[in-house]
Amino acid sequence: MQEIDERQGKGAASRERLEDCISFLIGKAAQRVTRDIREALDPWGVTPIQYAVLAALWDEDGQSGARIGQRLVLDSATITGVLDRLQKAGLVERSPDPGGDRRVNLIRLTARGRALEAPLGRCIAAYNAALREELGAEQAERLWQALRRLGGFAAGR
Amino acid sequence: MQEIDERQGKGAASRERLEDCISFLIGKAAQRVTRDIREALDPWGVTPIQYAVLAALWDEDGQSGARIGQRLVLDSATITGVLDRLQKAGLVERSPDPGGDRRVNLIRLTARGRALEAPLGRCIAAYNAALREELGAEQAERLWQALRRLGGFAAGR
DNA sequence: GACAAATCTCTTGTATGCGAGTCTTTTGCA
DNA sequence: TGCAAAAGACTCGCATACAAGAGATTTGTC
Repeated sequence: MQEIDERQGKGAASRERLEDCISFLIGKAAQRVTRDIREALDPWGVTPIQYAVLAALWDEDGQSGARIGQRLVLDSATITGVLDRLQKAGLVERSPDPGGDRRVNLIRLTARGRALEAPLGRCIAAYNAALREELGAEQAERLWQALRRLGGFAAGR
Repeated sequence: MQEIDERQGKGAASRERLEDCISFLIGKAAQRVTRDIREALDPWGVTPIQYAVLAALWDEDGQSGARIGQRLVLDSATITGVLDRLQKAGLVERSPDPGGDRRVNLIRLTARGRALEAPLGRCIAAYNAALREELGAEQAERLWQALRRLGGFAAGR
């Protein structure tokens, strides 16, 4: 203990190097990936989260905001803002629930929103592939697994 | 290809499942860890980034904002805001550079800022240990390595 | 049928992040 | 020396995130 105190000052005996703290490491790694993706999506004027919302709608058009938020683990306040911007960009529309539930707004892709599936899908797939290659197939697979576990997206999902 | 198109609609041949995209996975994993840490630090009224800035100052008091930003990979705009709030909380002070460079503000810990090293250090170390246990030592070490690599904090650093 | 509890959406306020730009000061180089 | 370039800190605007809560609507239950 003593040599640690000498090196880092009092109180440091139980303090880890910042660069070894998971909160710092994962935050910075996520920051890097997000920045890459933001750049890759920029030509279409779409942000990473906006891509995620679009992807959810490509899988199933006409979901409620709450349903999208559940899948993407997004707060209702965040969803509202993202949908506002997607709507302003002309990629989605809000429409009333045919079932008659007046609390609900169903989110529908516009033609322009649907048209982005192919190019954006390729763009993201290419980035995933590039990162898998950068890390190597084996390390990449282990990273994917650990992240799925941390984020609560168990393998079964 | 055809069966994929049938399952997911046109354009999907090259689109990966959202839950398999690294940008989504790492973002959500980081979100979870950050939320945990935010909660753990809440009793002291300190946020995760504020902890990181404090940690940098515990290692070396009296750094310039630019130097802190370099280590933490933070934009100057972000640093300014974080320091504003730390100063308002009475944990740090801005002081002129003794070297006479009038562009620079050196950031110094107050007594209250210094006093947080032991309890916050223990708090974060405990979280790291808990997460290491949750993942298992081996998977944790591999995750740490992969994240260091992604974030540009190579092993040598 | 009525009412408490739950749902869905949206608003407000605060805290990162980043792009872009400003102002001041310092450096480097012709 | 003189002046363009760089550096440090800051501002503004926009886009996530989340806590807290408001308003409208629906559901479950007695």
